[in-house]
This record gives sequence, structure tokens and C-alpha cells, in this order.
Amino acid sequence: MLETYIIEQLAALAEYGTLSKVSEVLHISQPAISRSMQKAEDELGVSLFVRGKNRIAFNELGELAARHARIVLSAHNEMIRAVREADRRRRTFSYGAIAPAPMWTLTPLLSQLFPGQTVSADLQETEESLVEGLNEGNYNLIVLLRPLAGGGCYSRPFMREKLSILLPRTHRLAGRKSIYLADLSGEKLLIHNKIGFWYSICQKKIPQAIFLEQSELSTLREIVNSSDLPSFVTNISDNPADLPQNKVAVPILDSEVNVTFYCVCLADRRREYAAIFSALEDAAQRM
Amino acid sequence: MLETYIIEQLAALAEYGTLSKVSEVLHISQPAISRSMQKAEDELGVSLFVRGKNRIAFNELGELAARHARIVLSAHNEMIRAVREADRRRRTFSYGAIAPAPMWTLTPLLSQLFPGQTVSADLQETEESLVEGLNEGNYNLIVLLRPLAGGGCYSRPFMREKLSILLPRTHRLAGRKSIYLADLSGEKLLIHNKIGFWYSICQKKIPQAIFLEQSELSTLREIVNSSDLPSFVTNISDNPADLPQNKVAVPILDSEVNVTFYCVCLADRRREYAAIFSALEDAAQRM
DNA sequence: GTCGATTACGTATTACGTAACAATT
DNA sequence: AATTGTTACGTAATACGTAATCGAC
Repeated sequence: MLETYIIEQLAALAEYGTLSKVSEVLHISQPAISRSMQKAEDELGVSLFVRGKNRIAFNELGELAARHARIVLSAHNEMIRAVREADRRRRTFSYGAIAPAPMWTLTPLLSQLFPGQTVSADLQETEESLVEGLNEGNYNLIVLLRPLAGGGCYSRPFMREKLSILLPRTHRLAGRKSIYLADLSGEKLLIHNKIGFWYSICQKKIPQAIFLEQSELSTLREIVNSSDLPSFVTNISDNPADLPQNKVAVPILDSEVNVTFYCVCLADRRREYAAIFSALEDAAQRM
Repeated sequence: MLETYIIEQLAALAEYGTLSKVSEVLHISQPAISRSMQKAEDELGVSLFVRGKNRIAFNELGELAARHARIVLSAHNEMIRAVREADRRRRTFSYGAIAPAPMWTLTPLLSQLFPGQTVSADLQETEESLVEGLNEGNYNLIVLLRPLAGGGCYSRPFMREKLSILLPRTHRLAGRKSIYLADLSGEKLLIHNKIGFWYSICQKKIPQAIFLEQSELSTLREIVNSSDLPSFVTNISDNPADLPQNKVAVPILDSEVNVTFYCVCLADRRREYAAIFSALEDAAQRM
């Protein structure tokens, strides 16, 4: 029986050509490699090399053995990779979402429901990548803007989010009861760039607007508070009572920015995740 | 890195269920197996088992690891098998023949031409199995009754063999210059049963004959010499001068039993085996 | 009481590195 | 002189078996 370390060294010799090169790549002394190759021949009961006084090279059988060594090694590495990967998945609850708001509710909830597991949240801009991740097992759960029909999935609504524009009371639109995104044409707007699907919607529907992007949320808040530029708020991200005195939030009526989020999991996980859905139910009722 | 012996024991545990069973199957002590499994977990950095006080069972990750262990082991065994098989092929010259006569010439010749190699001869009754064996690499060379067209093969005739019937001078057919197999209808015939294609030809073409079979050639000769039953001789197997005084050899005219043998090898071996073919040429001229 | 698994411990194996050597470039 | 491979030798790692322990059937 050939031990793995010998097979590894055999494959390395095929790759690097000389024992000395193998020894420095694998951080093993040169004589050790030499002995390993002798042992390989001994265990196989076969000559694998043509040896000069200071040269070693594969013969035909050696080439064959080296090709097989690569195969064995790749199966070996795949074994280790697969087991570790399965373990990682077993101990992390990973979900993806189309927007940040649901994550503020979901992450704490999941941490509470699965105390042993790490909760990993992933913000994506497109629903396709989320659905793909769900089907490939990369996500235990995903949050979309619509229920996912068929495909062995189970969907459930759990949260509504409505976008408003935060305007200084002196702004030309501050008196409006409501507006459309199109009304903001030409404005300079402060915007967070890690907001999932919102970002592309706003880019698309506000003609000639200038977006002043900021990736740090706390920094963005400071800038919002200290400037007169319009920015976005939602019913979830911002409590109406906490808004600055000198500003007013005007609801935006476009249907694209008044959304319901849906939790989606694979159908065969529905039972396992029942606790999540009932907890979301409770949370929705308190909202 | 998981050493092979650990992977082997892991796979064995999946197969036999308990450490003690594995220990007796692999002839290793029970504590050794226990430690190996702990080491497997340690190296993978993952828990593979659910342990009771005197019970061990795979968990989900363990099942996965065991499945992969089987894969790794089969690649490992295939490596050893392939190398040893290639070595065996490298050191044996193996050929197959449709009849025994060519082997009497070929085997000594090949032993002489390839002194380092063992010559292995294989008698087959059908040409199909020979051609298949040639194409699969089981035979370096085969001997057929016809040249093999196409298929990347090279064919060369090297020997004729003609069948006669050996009759006591008192036999009703002993005076004939020649006969056909059909003339032997109803006879009791002594026959060797390891004669390749001859056997099925005779069975087929002599109606109502009774074949007294004998597998030992020397025994057959004795019986032939001490009885009055007809038997077969050929120009190759039997020198006319050595025939018993009280018997006569009558040629058989059926074309199926007056044959030319052809040596066939794969076309890309033609150069390598050139020495064989030229030696056969010489032998044929001396014949 | 037997069977199955683990721990403890001493032993034997063995894989390793260092050093020395031989031969090629 | 620098590089490459092998042999010799002492050491350190480690895989092993035996014995003992602890529970479960």
C-alpha cells in the first residue's frame, strides 16, 4: 500500500523533474525524497526510474505511475475539500438578500434561532444570482421582492418597505404630499451604494440626477445631517420621530420602491426552517 | 494530509460498521483503529462520528468522508493495478493462436528473439476472441487462418498445415489416395481436444462420427499406437517417416483442413516485430 | 459475562535530517 | 565550484500492541 506522502512526492517529481526541486517545494530534505521513490518502487515491486549516477528520470512505468498519482491526489484533495466544505456549510447559516433592510431583522433573528451557527448575510443586486445561490446550496435562505413560484421552493412575505425622499424644508418639493422619482430629475442626491436593488432602480428612474455615493453608512448619516442635499429614507431604516427637525420626508409613489420582501427557501427545508417563518410572522405583526 | 492507511480504515468502517470488525478484517488491533479514526477527525479538523460509550457511528460528515474514502481507495488500487499490469505486459510476450501447430514454431522463436521476456501462448477456438485480444492489448501477436484486412493491423502468412487421416492398413479407406471428411462418417476417431479450430471443423463435417477425446497429447500417442482406430496427423505435427509401420496417412481434401496460418500484429508494432517476421520467412523457406 | 470503544503506556517501526560521498555540469 | 542523487547513521515522530477501564447489551 502506497502512503499518501509517497504519492504526493511522486506527483511532485513528475511536475518538477528533479528530487532537489521537489525537496525545496515540499520542504523535505533531498535524501527523504530519494528514499520515498525507492520505497515506491519497492512497494509496487516494479522499477519506475532510470537512474544515472546523479540523475533520475521516469521510465515508461514511472510515467504511468505519476499520471495515476495525480489522479489519486486529486481524489484525495477533493475528499478533504468536500468534507471541510460540508462542515463549513453545516455550521454557518448563509442567506442572501436583495436589499439591506431585511438583513437588519433576519440576522439577529437567525443568530437567536440557531445559536451554534454563524450567520452569514450576503447582499446581491439581482434576484437571479440569489436564486442560483439558493439552488446551488450556497444560501440556506434568500430574500426577494416576489414569491418564487415552482422549482421546489417555498416563499413567504414578511416585510414591506416604502421609500421616501428626505428634503430640507426649504426645498422646492418639500411641501408635496408625495412625489415620483421622475420629479427628482436633475437633483444632487446623497446615496448609499450598498443598498441592493434600490441602487439600480434609482439610477434608472431619475433622469440626469447626480448621485453622491458613500459606502460608509455612518459617514453618510453625518453628511446628510450637515448638508441640505436630498437623501433617501425608508419606513424601516429610519424612525419618523428621529428625522432632523429641519427636514421632511416625502413619500415616493413609484411602485418599484414600495416593495414587499419575501423569504424563500428550498421546499424540503420548509419544515426545518418553520421556526424562522413563524418568528417572521410575529415580527410582521408587531410592525 | 490523510495517509492511505487511515483512508483504508475509514472505508472499512463504513463497510463493516464496528471498529472491532474492522480490526479483525484488517488484522490490526482495535485501539489502533480507534486512534486512526481520531486522527482522521483531527487532520480534517472536523467531527466525523457520534460516539456512545461503547458505540461509534458516522455522522453526516462521516458518511460523506467515507464515500470519498472509497473513491480515493479505488483510485489508489487502480494505480497499483495499472502499474503492475503494465509491468507484467512489458516483461511477457503474449500471443494467441487458432491452432497448436504454429505455437511449436513461434514459442521457441520468440523466446530466442526476446530473451528477457516470458513468452505466453494462448490457444483459442475462434478468430473473434483472438482479434479482440489483439485490439485490447492482451496479445502482442495473433495467428489466424486469414490475413486481417484494415483495422490498423499488419498480416503475414508463414506456414501451411495439411490434415491427413491415419488409418490401419486394414482399414476400408486405407487404399485411397485421398478422402474427404464426409467419407469418415460413422467412424470411431481418436482426437486431441486441444487443437483450436480443428476441433469444431471435425465435429461439424464428419456426420455420425464418434470422437474419442483425449487431452493429454502423450497419452493420445500411446493409444493411437496401440489401437486400430483412425486418428489425425498433419504435415507439421508428424514427420511421415515416424509413422507406425502398420498404418498409412491418407490426405484429406476438404479446404477447411488445408490451411495457411497468418501472423497478425497491430500496424504500429510492425517495426518493433520486424525480427519476428523475417525469422518466420527464413523458417518457411527451410520448410 | 461478553462485546465494543477508549485511554494509558511502553515498544518497535519508520520517516526524517545531517553529514559524507560520488558523479556530472 | 555548484548541482544532483545516493548511502550511512542517529534521532524524533508515530503507529502499533498489550493491558486496563468503562458501559452497553
